[in-house]
Amino acid sequence: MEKYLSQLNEAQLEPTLQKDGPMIIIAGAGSGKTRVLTFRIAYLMSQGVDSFNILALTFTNKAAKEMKERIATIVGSSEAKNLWMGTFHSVFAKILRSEADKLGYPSNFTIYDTQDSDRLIASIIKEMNLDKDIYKYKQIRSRISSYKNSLITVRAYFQNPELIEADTMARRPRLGDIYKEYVNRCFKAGAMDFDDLLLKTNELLTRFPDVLMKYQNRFKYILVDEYQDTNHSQYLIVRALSDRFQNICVVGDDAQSIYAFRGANINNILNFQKDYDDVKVFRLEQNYRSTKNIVNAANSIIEKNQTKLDKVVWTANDEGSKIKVHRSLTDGDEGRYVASTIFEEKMNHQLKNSDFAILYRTNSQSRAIEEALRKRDIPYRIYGGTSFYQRKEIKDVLSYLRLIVNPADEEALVRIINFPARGIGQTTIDRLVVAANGYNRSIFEVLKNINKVDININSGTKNKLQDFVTLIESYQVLNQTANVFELAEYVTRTSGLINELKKDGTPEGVTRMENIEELLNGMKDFVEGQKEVADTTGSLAEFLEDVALATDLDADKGDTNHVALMTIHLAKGLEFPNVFIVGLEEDLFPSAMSMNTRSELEEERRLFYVALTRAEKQAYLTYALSRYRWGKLIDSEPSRFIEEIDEEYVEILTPPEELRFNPMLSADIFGDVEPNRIRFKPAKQVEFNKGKISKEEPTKFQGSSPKNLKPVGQTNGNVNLFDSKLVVGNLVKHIRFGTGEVLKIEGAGADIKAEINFQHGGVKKLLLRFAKLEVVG
DNA sequence: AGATCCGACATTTTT
DNA sequence: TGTCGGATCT
Repeated sequence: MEKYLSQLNEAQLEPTLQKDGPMIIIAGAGSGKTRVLTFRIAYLMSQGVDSFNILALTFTNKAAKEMKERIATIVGSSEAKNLWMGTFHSVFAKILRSEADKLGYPSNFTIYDTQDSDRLIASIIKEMNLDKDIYKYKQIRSRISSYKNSLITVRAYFQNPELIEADTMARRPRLGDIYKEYVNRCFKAGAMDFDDLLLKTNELLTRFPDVLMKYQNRFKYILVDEYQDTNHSQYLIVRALSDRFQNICVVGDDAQSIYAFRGANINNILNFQKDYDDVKVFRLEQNYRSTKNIVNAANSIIEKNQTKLDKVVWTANDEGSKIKVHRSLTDGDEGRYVASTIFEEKMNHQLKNSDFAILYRTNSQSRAIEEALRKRDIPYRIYGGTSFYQRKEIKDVLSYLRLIVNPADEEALVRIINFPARGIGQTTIDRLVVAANGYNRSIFEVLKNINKVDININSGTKNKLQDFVTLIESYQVLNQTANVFELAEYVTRTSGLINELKKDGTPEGVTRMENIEELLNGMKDFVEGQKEVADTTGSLAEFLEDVALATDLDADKGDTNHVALMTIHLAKGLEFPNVFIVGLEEDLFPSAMSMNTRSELEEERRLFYVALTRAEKQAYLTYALSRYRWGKLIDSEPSRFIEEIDEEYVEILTPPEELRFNPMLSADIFGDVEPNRIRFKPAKQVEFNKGKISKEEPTKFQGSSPKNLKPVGQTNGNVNLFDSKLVVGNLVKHIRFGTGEVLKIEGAGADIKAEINFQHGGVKKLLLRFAKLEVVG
């Protein structure tokens, strides 16, 4: 153990050796937090803590797996075997399986993915005869999701007039009814969605004190990684489980909180010290990953955010070279620039493909990049996007398997009851759904009793339905003896799935066929892998669970020497020597949907911070003047984030000759200013109280006509005089009015005003430029 | 019931 | 640009 501990610096050693009690490690990007977590767990075990009593929650299964392997090399694999490590979702899915009966669920419950939820919600909206233009299923799903993540159950919803009012005002008075029906249908189908895995865990721990005590006693030491991205539901689970022993260690970086859209609550990390007594606070501020240039540039960006913990990330690494900013005409040119740069860098410096990553804001941006890489014969891999398991042909196979394990699984059944075609049409399916709801049974049970139930289906169709039941039941019998791979192979062959694809001779059909082969190979690996792993049963149910909770990042088998393409969200926690951040344009990054409030914009900025801090040696920022979106060429302007970086860390690349003389770039775009300087169109001037964020120092812009543009000069970066750090809710002290609470902040630039409710003097509007305010809380 | 065509919509990020 | 669901025809 000593040998390992000597690898840590002072700041890392302290939290590693802190054995008991609540603690928070605020860890800047690249500061070695994974190493601290790993060594701390190993240290706990060396101090006699049984690995059986340690729970470590990570953000991805891949992170868990890697950490477990590293711990195994320190303490030995048999010692590490009993560690509970994984994502919230996967750990609590396992616990829920063993306790499912208490909640009225079967232990082999299905996990609905987003697509399943969407289909079910869309179907409910249709059944209820609601206008699908008002009740958009995706919006409804995200609304339900946020209710669940805030522990607002159906019952709580109907007891809360404010929520009902809000949905009614949003022209969706039936939202509660949809929510209720959705929950009922999931329950009836023996299915939990992603949010249920957390919600039901909370229900389990609240309703059954003995169960809570069991897991409290089991998990004497709890560690949570990426704590800044936990939502309320996860927060409550952690609190409940750690309540008895209070040996809770959370690690995170508020500057890297980028999942508010799925309910993550940055306050969990900001308020951790209030939640437990005697919290030990540790800070990891030395960055080992990146050059000084990158670290400083990243700092200069995150400085623009108001909501943050005090932390100064620094590095002893080399200065490094400046961040390169490149402008292209179109997204196609951007792709070609990235591809040719990678090509040249590889040549000139003997680099590997895997030394490069290309990060983007939205998945749709990968297309242009891909094309350019292919033309240059540069191997690449796209992570995320439409994941493998979401492809139609894969979901079809999985639906058969799901139905074998859990015949109540309605979404799986509806998906495959007529695929391949068996003469069971939509009308029949609709009637089955109605009947199932009427009898309060699953569709499969209705099918099994099709001759006893009252249903308007002709006898020919009834025979077809019975054949389907027989088919599935025969698979269920096989599932008793065959392993996952054998079963799936048999199912694809005998259900007609393979034949269906063989008929289709198109290239897409061939690809689909290959995908199914890949799935079968994956199953073979799973079956063989079982022999080595102790805590698994190798059951079909377990395979399906792995698949439902797998991220694309998790499966990185085979050749690893490729350029990595992924969204910035997916890149969190990873690092690469050379990083391209592409599509740095207003309305794309920051996203047009994220400019309504300060907090949304700040999240985008943190996202940019995450992107930049992935780079070890060299970062490239690229943007295009126009880009294909929705099949149309749309003009775009450079992202505000580019100019938010202190100028000293940035190198503006001279545009290539062809750009300078391209007629498309006539004077009205670039004017007569030196061509090698970057220029910015002014962002639309917007005001706080309109819910928008203003640009700093509006005076540097000379109106909106491109002719009036001035090159960005010395104005860059530094904290702006009037950019007050005040936020709504702050307590402030005024020399005459005393203490007061900030109610509202409005105005822009030099005219920022705050509306403050003073204890003595009532509500006042003050120009921050003049008012001498002291923030006291 | 099944095949085919057409129009709407999408692109914010994911366990 | 590509996918999906609905309408229409066979």
